[in-house]
Amino acid sequence: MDTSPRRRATRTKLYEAAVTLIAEKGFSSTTVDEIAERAGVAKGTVYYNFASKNELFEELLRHGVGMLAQSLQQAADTALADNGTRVDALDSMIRAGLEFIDRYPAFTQLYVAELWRTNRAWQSTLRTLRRQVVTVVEDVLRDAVATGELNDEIDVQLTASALVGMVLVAALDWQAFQPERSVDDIHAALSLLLQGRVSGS
Amino acid sequence: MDTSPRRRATRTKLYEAAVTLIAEKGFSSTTVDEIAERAGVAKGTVYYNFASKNELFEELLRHGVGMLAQSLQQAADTALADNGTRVDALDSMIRAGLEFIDRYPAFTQLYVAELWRTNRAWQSTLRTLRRQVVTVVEDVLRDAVATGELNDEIDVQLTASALVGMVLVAALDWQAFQPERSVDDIHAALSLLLQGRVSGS
DNA sequence: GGCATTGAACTGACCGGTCAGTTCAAAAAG
DNA sequence: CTTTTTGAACTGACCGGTCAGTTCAATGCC
Repeated sequence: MDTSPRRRATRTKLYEAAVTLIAEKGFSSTTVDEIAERAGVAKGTVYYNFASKNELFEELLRHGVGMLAQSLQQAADTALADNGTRVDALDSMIRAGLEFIDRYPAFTQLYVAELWRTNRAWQSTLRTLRRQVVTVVEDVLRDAVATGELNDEIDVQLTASALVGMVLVAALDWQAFQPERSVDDIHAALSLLLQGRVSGS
Repeated sequence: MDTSPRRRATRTKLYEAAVTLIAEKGFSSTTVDEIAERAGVAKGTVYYNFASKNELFEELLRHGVGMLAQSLQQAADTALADNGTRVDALDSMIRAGLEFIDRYPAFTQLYVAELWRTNRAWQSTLRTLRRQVVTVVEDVLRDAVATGELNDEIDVQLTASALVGMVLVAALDWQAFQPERSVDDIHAALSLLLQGRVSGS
């Protein structure tokens, strides 16, 4: 069963082992033997729990993106329930995104590395998952336009992409090149950009 | 000689073949045989021209990033020489970035996919190349702060990352999901974001 | 012009090694 | 007794890199 606690634990161990290895070396140079070894599990166990290396990876993606989308959605909901504006909601989502990346940097690396590839087996899976994330942002943007909080000339889809990209790249650079800085610090810098308070003194 | 016209042509063919294949499938699942085949060249020729698969890839990266950095720098210089503001220069760089991605989408995909990996042979090469690009943006930002054109509270490094990320992700999404749109169109949407004219009606 | 020589450039069959995936008997866990 | 894990053995495909041999444009010579 999927819900057997024992099996669940094994799968989680395999996810964790796979995510870091694949983030480091890429999917195809990561071997199943390595994954099993790092998870502290026999190779046969991998194939008892997943049909193939590919399937292990796809479920890993689903698992990670599910967590991210949920975390973003919750951030937006909380901000709005708390009498915040839509821009406050966006700001909360930026923070939630940063916290996610801080907690699961390997997953983020791997996601970015695979998202725009063509001709991959899991390409359609990945596109579906992308929508799951971007839609959350788009919805808030659309709402903000509807309520007059944002300029109605903005291109919702593209702006959502750009915002996601802003957070993604800034956060990955942060992790890679200035890991000593705090989430607050990074969040403040990006907030400034979101609020358009970059221009002008 | 490196400058032998024949060799030059062969190398160019190999770059072109390699860049699309690696963008599609990633470095390690792209085989040297495939690269040679697509370039219309024998496998031995690859090894006559490059010491290894790795070196071919590194030189490919150097080649591509060089073009990008030059194009960005030129955009900034032209805008400034044309009596533009620093923000105009940033806007021009956004456009130059979009045009580059439009012309070399495969290279961009590959760059993004490899940039944040750890434990890779070419990691240090890639970091050096990243600086080459980001520095151009940072310089303009710093200038803009010095002249009072931008808020002096901004974090130059992080803002530069964020801007690059914004363009990168928006452009890749554009290519992948709405390829029919024009550069002008995308540029306009991102300009709006840069100028902070998103907020307010 | 015709002919020989040179060597950079290219060729492609081949080799040693690696890896995904399969199988299974036996043990452990619950 | 059932479910899950173990771990080792095996297979067949694939792949990076090598190298002895071939091609051919340029050069020099008569």
